[in-house]
Amino acid sequence: MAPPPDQSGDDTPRFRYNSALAARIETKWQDIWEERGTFEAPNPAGPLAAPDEVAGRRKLFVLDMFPYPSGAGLHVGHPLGYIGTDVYARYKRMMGFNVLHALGYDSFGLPAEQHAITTGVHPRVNTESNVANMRRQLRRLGLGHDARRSVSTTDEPFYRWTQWIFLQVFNSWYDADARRARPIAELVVEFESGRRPTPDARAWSDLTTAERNDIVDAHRLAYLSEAPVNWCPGLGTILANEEVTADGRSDIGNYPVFKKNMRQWMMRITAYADRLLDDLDRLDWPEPIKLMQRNWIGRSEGARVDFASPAGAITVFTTRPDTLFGATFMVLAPEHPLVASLTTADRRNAVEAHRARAAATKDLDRTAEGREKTGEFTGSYAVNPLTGTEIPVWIADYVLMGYGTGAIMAVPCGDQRDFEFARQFGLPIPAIQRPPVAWFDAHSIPTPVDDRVDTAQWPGAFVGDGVYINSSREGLSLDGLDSVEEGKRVVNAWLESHRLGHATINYKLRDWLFSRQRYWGEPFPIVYDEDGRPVALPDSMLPVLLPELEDFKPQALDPDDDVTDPIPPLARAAEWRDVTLDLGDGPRRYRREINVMPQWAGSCWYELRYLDPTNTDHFVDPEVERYWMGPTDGGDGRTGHTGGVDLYVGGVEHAVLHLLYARFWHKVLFDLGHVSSSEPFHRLFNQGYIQAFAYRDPRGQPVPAADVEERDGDYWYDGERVAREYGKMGKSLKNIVTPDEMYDEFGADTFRLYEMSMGPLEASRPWNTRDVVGMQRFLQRVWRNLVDEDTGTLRVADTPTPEELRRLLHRSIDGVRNDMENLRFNTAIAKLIELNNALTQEVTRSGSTPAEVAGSLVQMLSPLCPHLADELWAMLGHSDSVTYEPFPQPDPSLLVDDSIEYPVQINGKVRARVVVPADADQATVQSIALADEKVVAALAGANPKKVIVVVGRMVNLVI
RNA sequence: GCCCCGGUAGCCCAACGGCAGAGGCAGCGGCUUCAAACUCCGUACGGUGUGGGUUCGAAUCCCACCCGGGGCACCA
Repeated sequence: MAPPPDQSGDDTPRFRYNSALAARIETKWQDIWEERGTFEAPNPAGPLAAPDEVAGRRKLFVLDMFPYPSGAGLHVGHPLGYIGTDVYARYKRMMGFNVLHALGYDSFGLPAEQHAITTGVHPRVNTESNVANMRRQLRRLGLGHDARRSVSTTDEPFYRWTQWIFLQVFNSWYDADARRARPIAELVVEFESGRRPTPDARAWSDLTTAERNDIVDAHRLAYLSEAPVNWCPGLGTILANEEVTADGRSDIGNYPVFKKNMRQWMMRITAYADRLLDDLDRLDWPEPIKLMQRNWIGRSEGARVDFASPAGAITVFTTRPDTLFGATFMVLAPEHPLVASLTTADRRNAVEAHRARAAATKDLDRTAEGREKTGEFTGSYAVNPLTGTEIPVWIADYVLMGYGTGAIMAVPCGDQRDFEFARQFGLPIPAIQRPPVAWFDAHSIPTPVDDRVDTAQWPGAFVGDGVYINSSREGLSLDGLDSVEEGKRVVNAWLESHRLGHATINYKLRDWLFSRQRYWGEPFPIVYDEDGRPVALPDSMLPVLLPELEDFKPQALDPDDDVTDPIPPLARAAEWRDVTLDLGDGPRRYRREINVMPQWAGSCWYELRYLDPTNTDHFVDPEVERYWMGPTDGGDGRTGHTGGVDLYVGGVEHAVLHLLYARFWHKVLFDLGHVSSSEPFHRLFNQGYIQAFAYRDPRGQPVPAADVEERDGDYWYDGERVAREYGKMGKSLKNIVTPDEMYDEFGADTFRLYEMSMGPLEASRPWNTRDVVGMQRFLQRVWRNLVDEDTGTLRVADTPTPEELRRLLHRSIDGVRNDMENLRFNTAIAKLIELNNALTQEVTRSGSTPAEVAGSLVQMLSPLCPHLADELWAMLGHSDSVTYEPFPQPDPSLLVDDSIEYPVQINGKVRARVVVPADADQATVQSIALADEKVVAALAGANPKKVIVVVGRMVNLVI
């Protein structure tokens, strides 16, 4: 490394705050913090207990979304949220909080495995080197993390507990009456005692062991299911619905995905649908995220109704049972199991053709614009239970097998899709509601004079409140009612009393597919006995370690091969797979589960492990959990405060999956009494993204963004004009800027400050390397105000602060505190710059910085640029880090001025300014304003019609 | 198609319904220099996407539309 500054011809002052000095200061303090364990947060109990340090401090748990340790390393966009949480956490430490802030790694996952497949290097080796690199990059950023708590999901002591939680889920069932999960043993007790009837009402003691096991297994929150799954030969694995894009391809890699029936682990998240929905109201989350979760859960209230048909009852789900009188045909999904028996001989060819077509175009053309309704008549008729009339049964691909019952009653006058279908195939569209006059007016249709409403002129279905017509039968009439709510109630009651249907709630949310045909994931703590029944391993046999493999490939398959069945890599570890174990009834042969858990598993509970990372007796000590995450109102978490992380920061891309799965697991743990919080993340904040410009040459090839020049509004590279676009940073766009480059060029403090100053944390913004220098100049000016650039000695004097500067200082303290509390770091930085600019005037005038200003400025800067602040703090004579110094407090008496300048508006335009004593009342302000010569001139003798005086703000005269 | 979020100076962004400008970049002018770079000092050119409305007063509230970003997408 080259020796410091004094190169010939360079007359830069020796102690100028430049990148070289910043690097020395920063690495020095990073070492000191590490040595002293500055950011280690004490626990009230367990292995990290330090009760004395906990006492008397409020706690704060700040959390960043769990990163995947990518092999590509970080770019400048990645740390945005980490810097934000670090600034907030540091600020809160200075406010006296015991702050827990840590970062671990979500290190299982597909990329490491695919890397292993191509290189032959074990995923653990690759993963650990990626983690090491990411740790290095983040350490250089000066994040105040408690290093003791940095766990990785791939650590055996970590995934031991992931497996333990799986067993908790497996060994539980959902008691719908109690609205909570309970241990499976309690279910057995209920069956044994007869308190709960068995499905076929036989006595528990009359059932065979296998029958009992079947019943119990069918209640578990983790269960095996033979279900259509998304098989992706290109990845060699099946995927969750959420990992498949709308056009039927894999989220990762964009390979084709096929439906296949397989026996898979499922998690009964649907049991929690209502609680996941209801508890959103008690969370401090951005509304758009709550909305996305509500949409995903997709609760809709309606009814199930049975229609008699030659093939037996066809059950439909409808949200509009009140429109049952208008159901003039039925539509089944092409895959519906009754289609074959409903189809008559003469319709068979047409129906089969449609089914084949639907299967082939599945999910693909469904997104096409202007899609036309297609379908076929099955030849059979069902009976409308209200009208008793026979209505034709059709199949059509606009009805999805995966939602509701896969069959609908079609009410063409009241549902737009049914309307279009009826128009397409010439089916009748009788009206059962008379829309309001406004509806007819809006569509320029003459309003019918009586109940003879003719839908022939309607442009579409009518949805909403309208007077019911043609809706009566013996013992039931809606005619004359005009409320949908009322109509639903009446029909539901009738259906239930006639046993033809019942009110019900339907959800879009599906159970969670929990098996993956991969190597690099948590093995299930499950073995199968000789009957193929899953058996939970006891606690004492955890962890189930991943076996070593020579070859990590799931299976080399053609991405378009939808015939071959998936074979997970663990199937090849024969001596691992087939074991003899004593599970209580003597040594027996068992076969291990060869699927592994999905990557979501670890991130479903990692925040709990941060709390007590080294505990070998509990996944988290209950007292420790209660301390960091318990409901702040001291309640039970069921009502009032939910408990959970105090601040969770991450990108909006995890709005649904991660946040929903983690909430689900947390609620199971809550129900079983393992945690006191009923939600994992009480407050959620979505940070924006840092994006970047990219440039393409005339052939469409990206060119290195760093070498593009701007001239006269155009962009040039290598003598050629290039086109600019805006998007994510990425290798393929050649627009990556790394934190390492920023450390070298400016230093970590400048980099941190720039990221925080670019805009509010929640906003996305473009990266601009050339703008970074502004923050470096700011820190240079701060440094120069406190330190002599030539000698390196302090320029701080114990002199009184001039009154005006003092007032500004206290206004700044007040404003900065407020901004920090609200995560408004960009405006906090602006206030600090403003203060420092004023300080510069004072230093220019007097030659030194008043000690009061120096101290407060350094303290206020420290959350944002902690290295520089600690260096200056030490130079100011303190031996401890500034980390735990109390944040400056404003003197309230200095926040108010003696006099206020009022703008005087005439008809809303500012015409004059008057200076008025701050304590002047309304009348005084008014008389001073009216006496002002400019005002007198503007009024020209006229009397204002109205005078508005807002004390402390302004005066407005209306003439 | 539906639902969110956002449009303020050349750019990134501030502004409890009350003086449109806190801060940064770039630009321009100046100091310094043999000259330049760096540093430093100074400097606001726009009236808030468009059109209406409410109000004494609108960037801010309401309605419609336009543009950009994101989510959902035949969900019965």
